[in-house]
Amino acid sequence: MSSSVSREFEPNSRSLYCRKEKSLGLLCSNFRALYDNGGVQTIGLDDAASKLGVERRRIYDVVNILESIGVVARKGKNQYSWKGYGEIPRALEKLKEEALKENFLISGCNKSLRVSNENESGECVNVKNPSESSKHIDSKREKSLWLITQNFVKLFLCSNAEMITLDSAAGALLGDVNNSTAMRTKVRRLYDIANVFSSMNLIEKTHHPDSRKPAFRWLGWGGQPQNGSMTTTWVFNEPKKRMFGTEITNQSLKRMKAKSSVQRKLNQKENMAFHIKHECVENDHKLEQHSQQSSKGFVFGPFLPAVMPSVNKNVRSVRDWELGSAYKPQYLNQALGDLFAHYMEAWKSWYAEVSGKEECHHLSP
DNA sequence: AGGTCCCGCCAACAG
DNA sequence: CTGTTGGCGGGACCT
Repeated sequence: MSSSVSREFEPNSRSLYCRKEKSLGLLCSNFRALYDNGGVQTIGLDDAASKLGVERRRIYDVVNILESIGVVARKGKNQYSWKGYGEIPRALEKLKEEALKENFLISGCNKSLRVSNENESGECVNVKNPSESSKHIDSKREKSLWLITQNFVKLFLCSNAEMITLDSAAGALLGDVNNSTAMRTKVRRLYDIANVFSSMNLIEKTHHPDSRKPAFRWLGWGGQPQNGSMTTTWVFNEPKKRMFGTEITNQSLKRMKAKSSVQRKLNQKENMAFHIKHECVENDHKLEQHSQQSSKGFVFGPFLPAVMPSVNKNVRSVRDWELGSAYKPQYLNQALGDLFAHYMEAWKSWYAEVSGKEECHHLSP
């Protein structure tokens, strides 16, 4: 429902728009809060969207990501079932196996193994197949977000790099770092994924010691509160600086959009597909002569020259719990209000024992 | 001045 | 055609 109306003029609407309150990460946390309790067995997308106060489109995003790591499973049109975060370790294990088996990544752009077809932008990673059930479940255009997500975690699971920059990840997934357009798009997607992963504490953002560039470190599922009754992130610490959300449905006060470049988009799109196709193929050659000391290497940016076989490096450490969302919930509404109260309480008790260190990081020292 | 990444257009499908 | 899904990338937001 492309609603675009409703409260645009807030009394003292300085700028009540706070991007972070609408982040996928937060949405993911809220999503979990909503469904991660024995009760609910079936998740209706519409239901979720309205309960969480977001557009349906966004639900697809988190659901796709969650599905790729087993947290939810598609049951049918509009229907998903909650499997729980407890499924994560299993899913990760499976992904790791898969990755090793397929000799994951590396191998630049292996056209012979490409998943894409036709006018596709090439995913050049060797992705065998969904695995899940041998069915044709996702005949769809290789569900990108789903796929990208899995490949992203495989990247972590298969390399001993303990830090990966989104750029390098994008490069690895694309197999071609020269196509800036594709790279940009891929990175955008990775940001989305990184966001929800961060909120789940699967990864953590840091900065590469040398390059100073932002990078992500894999945390894995080691110290998670493992289901139980705890849900990690309904958190919210001090109002950072903006007022407590005033909007409720997220579809209010949107940044004004000039809205105009639609036509242009098309052309670009077509062009891109064309380019990618070529570059992808051509890339095979490039890569070959592109140094790479390892048999089939893709360069992992500054961190990983390694081959990959060895895995696991349990970097783990309970880390700072990042508090995936240091922001107050914004998708609130009745239902969530209750949930929130509940989770806040649970969280508090849990937080009390877990926080050995902690200091509710503020973002700006 | 970039790094992030929300938002929603619209294509591809399903019915 | 209507309703679902979900690529994709413009450009607002946030350091």
